[in-house]
Amino acid sequence: MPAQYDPGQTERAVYERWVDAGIFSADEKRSRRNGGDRDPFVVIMPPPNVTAALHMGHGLNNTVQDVIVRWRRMVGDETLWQPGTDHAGIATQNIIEKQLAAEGKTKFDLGREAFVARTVTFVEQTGGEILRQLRAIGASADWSRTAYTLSPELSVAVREAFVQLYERGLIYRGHRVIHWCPRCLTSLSDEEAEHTEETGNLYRLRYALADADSEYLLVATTRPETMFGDVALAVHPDDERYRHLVGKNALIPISEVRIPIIADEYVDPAFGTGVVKITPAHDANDFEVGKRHSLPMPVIMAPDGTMANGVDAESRVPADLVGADRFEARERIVRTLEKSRQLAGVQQHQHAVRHCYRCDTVVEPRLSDQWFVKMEPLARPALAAVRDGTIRILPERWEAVYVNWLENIRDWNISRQLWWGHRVPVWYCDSCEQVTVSRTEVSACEKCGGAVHQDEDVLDTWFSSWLFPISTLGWPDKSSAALVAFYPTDDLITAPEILFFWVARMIMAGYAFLDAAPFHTVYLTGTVRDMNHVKMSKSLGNGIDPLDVVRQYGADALRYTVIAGMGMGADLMLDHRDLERSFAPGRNFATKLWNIGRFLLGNVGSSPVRTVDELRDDELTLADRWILGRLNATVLEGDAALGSARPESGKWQPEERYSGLRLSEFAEIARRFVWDDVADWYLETTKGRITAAGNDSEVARAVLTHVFDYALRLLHPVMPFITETLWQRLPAPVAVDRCEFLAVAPWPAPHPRSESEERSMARFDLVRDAVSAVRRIRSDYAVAPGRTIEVLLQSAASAALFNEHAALIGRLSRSSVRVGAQPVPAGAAHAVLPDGSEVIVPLGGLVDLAKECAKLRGEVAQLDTQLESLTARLQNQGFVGRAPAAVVEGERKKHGEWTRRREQLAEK
RNA sequence: GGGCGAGUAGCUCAGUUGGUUAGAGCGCCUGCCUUACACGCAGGAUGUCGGGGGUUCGAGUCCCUCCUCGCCCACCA
Repeated sequence: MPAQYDPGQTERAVYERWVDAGIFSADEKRSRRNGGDRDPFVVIMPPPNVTAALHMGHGLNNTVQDVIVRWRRMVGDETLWQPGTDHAGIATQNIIEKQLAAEGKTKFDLGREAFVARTVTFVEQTGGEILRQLRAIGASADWSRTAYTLSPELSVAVREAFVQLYERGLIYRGHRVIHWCPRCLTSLSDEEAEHTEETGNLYRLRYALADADSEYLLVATTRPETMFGDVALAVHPDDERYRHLVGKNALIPISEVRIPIIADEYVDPAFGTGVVKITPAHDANDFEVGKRHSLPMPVIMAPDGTMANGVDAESRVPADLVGADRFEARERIVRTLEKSRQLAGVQQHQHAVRHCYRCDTVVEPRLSDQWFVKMEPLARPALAAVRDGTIRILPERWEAVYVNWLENIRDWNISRQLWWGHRVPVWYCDSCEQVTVSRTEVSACEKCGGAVHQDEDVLDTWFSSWLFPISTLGWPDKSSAALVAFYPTDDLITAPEILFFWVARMIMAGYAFLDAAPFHTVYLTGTVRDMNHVKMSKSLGNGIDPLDVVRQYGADALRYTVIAGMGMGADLMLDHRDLERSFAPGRNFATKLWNIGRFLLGNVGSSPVRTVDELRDDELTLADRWILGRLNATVLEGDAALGSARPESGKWQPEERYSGLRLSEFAEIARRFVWDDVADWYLETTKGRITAAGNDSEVARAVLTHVFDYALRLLHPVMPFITETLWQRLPAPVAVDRCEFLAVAPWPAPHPRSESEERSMARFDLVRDAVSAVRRIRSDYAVAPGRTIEVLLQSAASAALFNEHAALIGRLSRSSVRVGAQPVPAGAAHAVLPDGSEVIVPLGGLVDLAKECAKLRGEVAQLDTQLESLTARLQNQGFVGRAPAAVVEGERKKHGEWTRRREQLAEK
């Protein structure tokens, strides 16, 4: 066995053996829901963008998923981790557009068909690379089921969903102001238009009153360029300052267009001047006001954000401004108004500006026709599911965010003016008014038989993603084996950024199309940040390439570091300038495991060992009993940290709802056992035993092998490669559950050995304390490593224990022990140093029985006093009978607690 | 503007329903290449648990208040 673990050499081969053995493949027939004998456990992988490259966010997210999936696979569930990619409409189209720009072309030079063809080719050639990269970090997804949101199968699901919702009246064509990206030339949903706080200018403009030479109204606006689209000025109906002007007219500066002054409750008299310009085609609120007052809605900008006389605008935009970019136009208008003294002032103004989430361009509100999904009916069951515990969201605080969003849900604009995506399945007749929404291609008008043309728009990428849990399993074929076997799924693990984009909508889709929640647990991970708490990103140059980490330290080091370092939902800080330091915890632990393995192979050898079940209690040493007890406790603690895999009764009960999936806690529990207990103590105690001949050597071999076997099982979900590699080399136990791969070996079950176990644990702890105490003497008095010290003890009880394990203590602390030599104070030992000098030192834990007893007596006495006063209060101070029930209950609980604690102390 | 979260050792974070002396990793100090491991071993130092007030026999934990960060949402032009 090599002295140094080389992950680069082993990981790839191990992974290929897993794949060849088919252990990542889920089998519908084995699912209990499909006549099998295993509980299904299903995780849907958030499909990365087909063009994405692996970054630490993926690394973190997919490691979490893999840990959970591997855990359930070992427990014996029929486990499916469903992978796939997303065609990522805008993101992918932007990439191709950039390529074209580099060639000096635009998409219009190619035309729609050629553009889509080119994108398809690009995706076929370079797309999905990220899924191959995920294999390098050990992801145990069922690659045979890899899905793609734009595949023929999933396209069927997308059309089915659209048509069903349309037929139910939940999809409609809407004419309203939406968010428009002038760079991507498409509309966006509310979620795709992100707010950012910006300092802009608030301009005060003078709007002259028509038919009154010297009078004017001051209007505050942040976007003066929209004034040519103004159709009214609005004031609050109760505003005394302006009441007399309602019904009169004002003139738009520069263009001198007459617009009415109207009254509307929407206006806040306290803000700005209390007068608002109404631009219905370029502001969502103004649109509402415009509708209420039946005002015209002129569009005064072209799709690309340049000034233009669009629909209903006639010639409102002055000729010299037509064609100017909106921001350039703003500056020119402000300069003009300054000259004509129609600009009354400019002040700095903090406000939120919406930006395109893909290209960061400032979004322009724009009146247009789009397809919308009516969300309120879909949101209702999704809201109820989280409220009643059918679905839990971890960490808990995100549930409030989720609920808040769904309670204020607004309709979802699903049409995009792009070329890359699912074409809207709607056909318009060229000769009559017929509109046909269809699951299949339409070639002629169903009403008049005339020629038809399909809607030019494509659907929002998320309109295919939200179907992922059902479409990847075969929906709309409700009898598909996969759907029957694996739907609903179990855990959904993703980043909080897409809680609304994706998670909430999947829940809605689950109820809308299959009347069942798609999963019962949503686990939201934190964000990966650098040491300055800045989110890692390639563009900022503070990213870490997970593949670099895998190359240098191995996938296990990456995985362990990420899992151990991340509290539930907490951000993970890593230093991109010092990978060595960042991933040291994982790498060091992997090395530790490797070296334990080397010791085992060197000392235990490879000849078969007995199983621990057949070892009699009287064959075990104190150390054996202790480590088996620790193993048992570790298994129990580990299971507790992982929690229940699914709600037992279909809904999460309060006590289990927010517990479990504490992966960092689980990793720490396992690490502590392996490093602090097995390596630092137990393994040391076996050194003398194993090399000696005889039965005890066999016992030590068996226990050590068993303990390490179980430790590897526990750690396998977190560190799959090194644990599998080591496990393969373990000496064969004469066991029944030996199988070919650790990846499918049974999950450790607790089995306590005997009732005296607890006592063994306590006794070994005393031995450990003694060893530590001796070591401390050696360190404090600088006793050279080669020299032995002698410890003299007085107390008979402690001496007996000490003496019983003198050999062990001596071995672990390089000391010899003599008993009852001369008087020393209680709680201390007398040590004779190599130079003959004698010191009296406190010897914690071991010999301090007297002090311990005194302390316990003191505590018991104190508790008794407190109990008395409590009892007195309950009985005499009027709690009983008169106090609220809750108070009495609380006091009684306290009383019970103290009584229990008193009993525990007395027992000691 | 509304909602939520965080502030615990130099750094990153654990601390379950209030209960012995507040923990871990990394870093730091001292001594060790002890026959698995220097990516290691042994020993050690370090916290007014953000400030203040309150409830309690007892508060990192519960309540109030203030300060500082962060996140989500939002139609004040």
